[in-house]
Amino acid sequence: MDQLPNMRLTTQRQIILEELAKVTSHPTANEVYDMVRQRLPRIGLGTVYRNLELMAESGLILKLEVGGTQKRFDATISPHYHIRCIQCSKVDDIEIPVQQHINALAGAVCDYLILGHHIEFSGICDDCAQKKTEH
Amino acid sequence: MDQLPNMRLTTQRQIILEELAKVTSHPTANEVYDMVRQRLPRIGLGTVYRNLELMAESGLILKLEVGGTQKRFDATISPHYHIRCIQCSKVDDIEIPVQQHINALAGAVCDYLILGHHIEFSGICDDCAQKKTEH
DNA sequence: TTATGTGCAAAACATTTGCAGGAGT
DNA sequence: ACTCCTGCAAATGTTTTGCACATAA
Repeated sequence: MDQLPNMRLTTQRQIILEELAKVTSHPTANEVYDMVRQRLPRIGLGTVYRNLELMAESGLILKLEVGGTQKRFDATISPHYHIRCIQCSKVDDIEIPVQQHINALAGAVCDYLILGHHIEFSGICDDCAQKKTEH
Repeated sequence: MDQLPNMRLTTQRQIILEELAKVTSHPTANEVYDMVRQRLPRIGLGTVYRNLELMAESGLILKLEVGGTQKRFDATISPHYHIRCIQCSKVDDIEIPVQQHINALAGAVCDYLILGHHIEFSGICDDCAQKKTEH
């Protein structure tokens, strides 16, 4: 719940954050590892996992628990939803301003204390749709 | 996309489906395995996974790709959303009739072919909220 | 100086798969 | 009979963890 605990500023953390900020995709931990390794060849995969987890906890980045087998990470922390292509598994952002509204609707029909929600759309991206038409 | 392919009716499949239909929780594959094993002690975990996957593909049951480390399964296939307690990880159903509306909004702002969506709420369930107050 | 972080390798999980024998149709 | 299915165990893929050394504060 606190912002930045006693977290030291290490080269590894700086570079992980920089590399994540460079891309608009939503890379998996392993993809971040590959990106970072180009600048820090000796970094360990465990370090990448540990730091992505810490940064997500402290709210510096977003950890997306979308479908599929791997978690994904996102340097954009403004509230938004995601859409995943069922063909190529790519994940894109999508913005529709209905958060408040949906939380209110949910609060009305169940006895949980609602903290938030996430919408994951599934569909077929432009690229994959074209490939289908091509053949 | 087809309903039931050339799927044989085996004891294992029958019992997996029966046990899943008995509960309103959203058990993980391993929890289904435990339930089924009480009636079929020699069933293999692989068989449970294979069949849950097949049934989900053919639309007999729902496979929930909610957050957390394990997938969950649900015998209720009518469209509904889910809410997960951040304390105890329990998953409940939640029904708010906004599917069409949300798909339309999303379709308007992105160039995917929208196939559907799922909303996962997070919150604190009644039980956990009470435990907090108790102490 | 000392608590925290790192690299490395092993462990822990969840899930999938290969295969030889078994069961539904 | 002829597939398809199962149990078992091993393999795979992702994430976590233990530990000795390194490094930011």
